Amino acid sequence: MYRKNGKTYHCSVEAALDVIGGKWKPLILWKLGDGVMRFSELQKALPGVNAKMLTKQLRELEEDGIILRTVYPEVPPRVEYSITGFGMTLIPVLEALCEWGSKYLGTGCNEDQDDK
Amino acid sequence: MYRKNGKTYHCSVEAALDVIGGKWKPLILWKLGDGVMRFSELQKALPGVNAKMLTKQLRELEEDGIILRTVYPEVPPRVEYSITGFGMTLIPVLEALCEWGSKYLGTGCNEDQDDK
DNA sequence: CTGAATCCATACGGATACTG
DNA sequence: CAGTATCCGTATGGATTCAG
Repeated sequence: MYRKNGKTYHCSVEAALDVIGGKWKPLILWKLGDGVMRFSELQKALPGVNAKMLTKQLRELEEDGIILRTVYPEVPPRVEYSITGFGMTLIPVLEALCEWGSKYLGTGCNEDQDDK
Repeated sequence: MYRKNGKTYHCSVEAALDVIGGKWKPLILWKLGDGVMRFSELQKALPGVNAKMLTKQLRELEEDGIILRTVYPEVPPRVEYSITGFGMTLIPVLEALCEWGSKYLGTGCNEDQDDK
């Protein structure tokens, strides 16, 4: 039994799933693994997501220390998202999930990895 | 874009999370990784779960080919659950998640692994 | 013993309109 | 550009009761 941020987990796997389990989070991390992106770029890169959902998932990842949000005080505003060092430790885990998921789906890994 | 069982996935990671993302699924798989268990044993081993939830998660895992459900036509009824060969391929993935989750929580891996 | 049925609360995901 | 505010439908998780 573990506690973190007021949440209770029965095992550490549950905690990990809580961090990456959001509907768009794996995709966001995959994209950010390739480099810094701004909000509008992410929105274009994730077909089907809307601003509210994207914002929410990004905020949660930020609170968990996985990504970094940098606001540039310009007009028009510019906000850039990048993966943190701690967030990078998630990439191998995502790759393991991707590999297994591909087996499950009976297909190869998808194009979202591109140059990875 | 992938499809399986009428569901649409944006990436294979999403599909994998769909299989193991249930609230009790990681724990169930962890337990079954150590050997066959019957319904009541699982219920005792998973503090806080109720029959409905346990049944639901077990059925989903069964439909995904991860576990096997064996009914013995006795009185009183006996039902045993075991992990399939395909399900075993998930164990390393769960271990990766556990390891990362422990790092995230700032603790060691939990007792649910016991003799693993 | 192993569930199925019912009812319920909340969380999650999303469409749309609006703002500094 | 990068969100926020509002509203809404559905899914998820759970307590309780009943049944073969």
